Amino acid sequence: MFYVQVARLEDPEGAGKQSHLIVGGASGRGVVTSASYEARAFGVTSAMPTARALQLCPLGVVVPVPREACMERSRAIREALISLAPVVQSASIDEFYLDMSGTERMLHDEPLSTTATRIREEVLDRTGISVSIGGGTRKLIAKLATGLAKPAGVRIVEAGREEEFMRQFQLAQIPGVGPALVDTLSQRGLVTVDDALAVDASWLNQWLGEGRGHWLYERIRGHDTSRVDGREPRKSISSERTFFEDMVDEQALERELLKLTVSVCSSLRRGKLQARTVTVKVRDSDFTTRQGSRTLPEPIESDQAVFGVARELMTVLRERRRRPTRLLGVGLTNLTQRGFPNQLALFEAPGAVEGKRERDVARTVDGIRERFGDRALLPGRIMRPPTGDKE
DNA sequence: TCTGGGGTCCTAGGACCC
DNA sequence: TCTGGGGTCCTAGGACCC
Repeated sequence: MFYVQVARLEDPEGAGKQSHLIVGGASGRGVVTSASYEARAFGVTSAMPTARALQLCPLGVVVPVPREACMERSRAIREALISLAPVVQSASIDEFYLDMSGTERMLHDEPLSTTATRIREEVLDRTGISVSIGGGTRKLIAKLATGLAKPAGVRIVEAGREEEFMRQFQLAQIPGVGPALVDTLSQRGLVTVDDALAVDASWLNQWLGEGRGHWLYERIRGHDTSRVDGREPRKSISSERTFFEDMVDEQALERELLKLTVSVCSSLRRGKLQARTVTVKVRDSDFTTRQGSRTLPEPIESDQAVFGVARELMTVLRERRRRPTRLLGVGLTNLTQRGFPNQLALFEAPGAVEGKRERDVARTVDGIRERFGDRALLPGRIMRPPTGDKE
């Protein structure tokens, strides 16, 4: 309900007054991001094409995702939580894990459900967002408990009751068990956690492979060794766009690629990061999705260097299979903190894709955008490679 | 009803190194 | 002569999450 709540808060007179509210892509190819409980009653679910949602729920009103506002509120929630719990991990824009270990004395052994209710009220008070809270001895348990706490409630699972708690779920409800695994399992006649609890570990290993078999064996018993970790660094940055209509024109595709590059590079530099791997993703008109990537010997950060690599990758992808393009994306991985060890490049390597000049240009542009707005300075045409003609 | 955009993690094959 | 065993890194694809 997070997106629905934010959409209503942002536009009290519009979205705020709609009971059957659907937040998502309104134009042609959009899907549902989230829907109000009233709309869900008609069978509307997230990731469903908006057109289908409106068919199921003719009273539905679709509004676009208020992206910026959602990130803003998410930050506000996080800040509120940080002041209420010792360790806070953001799991997504609208999910957080709190490790309350060690707070018993400070809270005078207050029951966890009382603490959770207090946190819920505090977050609502400070951010305007109503959250649900689940608690348990493991992240897995807390997450599943949260599902039962909704809407707008609290649910705590006592220590020692984990396996018993797990037995009420279908396998498909376990986080990490998606459509593919559900399919495999149901072919063996396993649908509920109870079904799977009756199966030997060796059978699960044989059916699912050593890794997944063991993983599922542990999960259905409520075991989960992952810790609540407050400071996980970002591992990738990406931007992609599905076009209103499939694209065939190479020039137009290059312009889109440049836009995506500019967007991805600006968040890269905002985070004071550099990247060594550039990935280009293409989705053809028949929904076939392909990608190409290249890892460079040195990390880069400038639009120019990233675009140079991305353009070559896109050319190869387009040559391999020439279909109208539905979606184009640019991703950066292998991220490192700017000016970290790799500075041993005392002299620029002869074939380097990025030099001091490209970095300086990029950072200067960042400065201008910071003072005069993101749209103050935009690329006017396709850039030539650094070694190209005088342009 | 033709299927978004932002991520994370895993696997498997091949190159390469000692 | 036709063949090792350990490891890392890269690439492509896919499952999964919200």
